[in-house]
Amino acid sequence: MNVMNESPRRKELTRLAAQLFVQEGFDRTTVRMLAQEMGIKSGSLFHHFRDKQEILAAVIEEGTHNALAMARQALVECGPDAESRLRAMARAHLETLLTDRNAHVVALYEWRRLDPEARAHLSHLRDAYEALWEEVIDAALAEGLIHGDRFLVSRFVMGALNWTVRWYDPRGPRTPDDLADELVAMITRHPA
Amino acid sequence: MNVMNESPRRKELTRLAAQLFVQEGFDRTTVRMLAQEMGIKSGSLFHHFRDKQEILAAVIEEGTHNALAMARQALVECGPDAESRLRAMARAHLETLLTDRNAHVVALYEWRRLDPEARAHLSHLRDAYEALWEEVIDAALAEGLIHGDRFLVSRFVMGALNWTVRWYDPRGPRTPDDLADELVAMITRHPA
DNA sequence: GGGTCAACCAAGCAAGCGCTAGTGTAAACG
DNA sequence: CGTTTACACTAGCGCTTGCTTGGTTGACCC
Repeated sequence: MNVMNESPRRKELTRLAAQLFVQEGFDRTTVRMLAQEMGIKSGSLFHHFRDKQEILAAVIEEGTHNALAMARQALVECGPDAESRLRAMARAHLETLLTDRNAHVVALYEWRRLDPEARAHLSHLRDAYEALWEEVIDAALAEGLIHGDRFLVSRFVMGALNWTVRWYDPRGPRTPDDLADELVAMITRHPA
Repeated sequence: MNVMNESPRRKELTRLAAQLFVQEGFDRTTVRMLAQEMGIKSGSLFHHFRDKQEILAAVIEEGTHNALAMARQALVECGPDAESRLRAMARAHLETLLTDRNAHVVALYEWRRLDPEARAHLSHLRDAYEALWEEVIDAALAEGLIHGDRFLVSRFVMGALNWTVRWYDPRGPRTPDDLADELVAMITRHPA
């Protein structure tokens, strides 16, 4: 059994698992369904993962890790002003929601199914991601671009963004960047 | 077996079920757990509900029904201007999230576990609720209180509000009305 | 060319699942 | 009074669940 997501085989299995978890939900996805989707028998699954819980943790870790990486990259590449940074974060967030959609849906819906140890480990990743947001929002507040309670504003923004997985259809006319721009426009000062 | 949620006994059982569904999730809540929480044996449960699915439907119906009623009431009592109506809707929404918290968490997380018939029935209730929101947001757009794409704005607002169940702690310093006011302030035109 | 090792399979166990069948009982009804 | 009704019980059926065990295969290694 492998320790991390290093093995390419395991990475592929994780991707397949994410898809099934989205379709059926974690509890309703049986190890036999997972194995069939992966083209192996159910027993062989436990060569790659210690138990079913570990598959869930692997899925969520993969998604959160990518989101963090993309957000950091976006912050490096964007302009220095608060509005550029805010927009960059929103765009990066929505873009991961597209490319790693399955993993993120699982993270949002099945977080509570994680056992305490896995949750503790993954909480750090998530906290690091949310810290980026708070930093950007603090800067926007300081610059007067937005105003209000920093705690509430960041929670509202995260809510609006995460909720998109429920209704956003990438085949529709709107691009992720459209959504990001609209959200930023909604919460920033609107010059009459 | 009863047909609707008329029986007070059934209403009480539904309330208990909601609590367990939140704690454990629908799939992990067994009929034996439900029965124990209700003080009866597992077999007796099926005198009140046809099957486990019907319990889920009852929980969600109860919560959505109350939310719709509270929103309508709030719109009747509030002022006629767009800002008052927007604030009233936000307050009503957050207040139900408090009083019927369990039912709403279940509705948000376990919606996909509903079988197609129940989902179709409950979709009507939810659509009616969301229609109230779109109406209020349309008015706010027309009045120039907020601006942007009506579809996106309403989705963003719903996201921000529904996300509160993940982080809001009613024992903290903030009241639901505080949250509502802050949200309205965030998205309305900000006079410099 | 024997040893190592990741990857897989066949078979099945123990536990738990939703739900049913049949019965008992006390209150309500005509 | 006899009948009905609501509510609960006991007992268990048939099935699925996550996971284990013991063994096989083929590629690579010194």
